[in-house]
Amino acid sequence: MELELSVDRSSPVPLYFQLSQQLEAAIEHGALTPGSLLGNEIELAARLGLSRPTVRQAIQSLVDKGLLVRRRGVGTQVVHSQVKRPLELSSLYDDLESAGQRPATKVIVNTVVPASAEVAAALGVAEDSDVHRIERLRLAHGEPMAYLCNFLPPALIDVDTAQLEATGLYRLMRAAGITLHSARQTIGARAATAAEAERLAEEEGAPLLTMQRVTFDDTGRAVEYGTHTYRPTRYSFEFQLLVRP
Amino acid sequence: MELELSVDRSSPVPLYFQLSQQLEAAIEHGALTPGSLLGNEIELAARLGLSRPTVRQAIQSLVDKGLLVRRRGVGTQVVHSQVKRPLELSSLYDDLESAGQRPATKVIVNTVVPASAEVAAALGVAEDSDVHRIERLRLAHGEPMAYLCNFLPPALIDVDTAQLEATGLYRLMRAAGITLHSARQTIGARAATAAEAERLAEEEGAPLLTMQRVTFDDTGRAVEYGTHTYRPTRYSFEFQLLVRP
DNA sequence: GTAGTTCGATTGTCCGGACATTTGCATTGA
DNA sequence: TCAATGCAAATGTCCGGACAATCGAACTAC
Repeated sequence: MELELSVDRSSPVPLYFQLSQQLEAAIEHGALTPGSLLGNEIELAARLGLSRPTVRQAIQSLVDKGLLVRRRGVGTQVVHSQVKRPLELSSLYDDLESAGQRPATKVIVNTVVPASAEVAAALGVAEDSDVHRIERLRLAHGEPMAYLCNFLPPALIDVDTAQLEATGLYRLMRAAGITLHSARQTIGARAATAAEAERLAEEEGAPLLTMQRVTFDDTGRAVEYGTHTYRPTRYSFEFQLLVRP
Repeated sequence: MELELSVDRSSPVPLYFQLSQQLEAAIEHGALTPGSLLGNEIELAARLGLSRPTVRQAIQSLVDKGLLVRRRGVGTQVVHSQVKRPLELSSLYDDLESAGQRPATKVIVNTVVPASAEVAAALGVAEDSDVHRIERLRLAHGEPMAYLCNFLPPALIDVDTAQLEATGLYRLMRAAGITLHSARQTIGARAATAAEAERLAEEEGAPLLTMQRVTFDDTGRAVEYGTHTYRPTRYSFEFQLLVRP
């Protein structure tokens, strides 16, 4: 096969990252076929003029992504399966947009309210302290798809209605310099109340998919609490899991 | 704080793993408080008689788990939040058991059938070729909780009804030498049919939580396809997500 | 022919060092 | 007082080497 790889030492991009990106592209592109061996690390390092630790670091990052599998005494193989991408902390807006669904958002509520006990507990703030409350209807192809209710701690970001309608909440937070770190999610189902059915153009009692999420930044601070309801005929959660070795 | 750490060089357990386990235990136990600095890597290495790469490998594994955060020029901090554990490729049986729910399984169907088009596509086998079909009712505290319908490729493992009732499917597969690698999951909701309602002691039309999953081993081979329905009043999916840096 | 053994190949672990980059703080200057 | 500069501290990247553990296949012995 003789895959052509090269690194640019004058680039500020780390060498291991350059290599891992080229390998990932080769896998995506099909130049590295599933099941094929990657060639041993020593030889690969010599060919590229890199040290073995650097090459290992590149390979390891792809193993973590689930694209490669290492076998001691055998070599490193490309995983062959319809593996796409592990679950990411993604926003519904981005998901829809990358799926070509042309999302639209209608902001229903954008105000400041005192925190209820539930919200206060989730965000780690005092009860009755001020929090932002945002309610949005998310549409795809003009059809209602989900009703999103979010709470944000005060003084975190400017929640501008126009911006909220043009993009997703996560993108706004990232743009405000917040580095998202982790989130705790709960996915369930229940029957729609009359009010919920009205908002989503469903019948009362129709099954709804629900998701609650608390998102934390890298200091451990809760930056968002959300309660979402989805129309199960229009939306489902789909993701990839990796086994921790 | 002066955390006491030590490694046993005569142990076959890798040094970096010994260290990461001790650090994780210290975090879990509270000896390392959230937000506290971990002390610089150089000094830590010197104190333990290890090299810096080894210490870094230990720390990195905890960063990957979401327990620590590194900041260049600052140090390594313990994440303070109710972070428990990222989503794992776990079995419902194990989940229930570790939650102290005393799971029980009733095998309804355990037979070999020709693969339908849907099953054949999911498992990557020829249509109408033989596959195992397993249907189980999963109970907790004597109450029905989920109805599990699984398909396995032929000649993969012995599917013994008695074993299926005593443990989970994943545990059986692991015991048969299969190394699980990844899975593709879809979670949705829909109204219960009359037959489904009967099996789960629900009303017809009641909302059900559904999950479909295809599991792959490390060679990329599909080893299981499952279609599960859960009672949303009894069960919901709860998990932790990490942002990929 | 079959089972057990040896051996080469490959990844896993670990070391010690070097320099670059980023951050936060103290110092300095206007 | 406030902003710019410089410095120390810490992690990020990279090197070259050494030995151990494991797998698969060829080989040998029965």
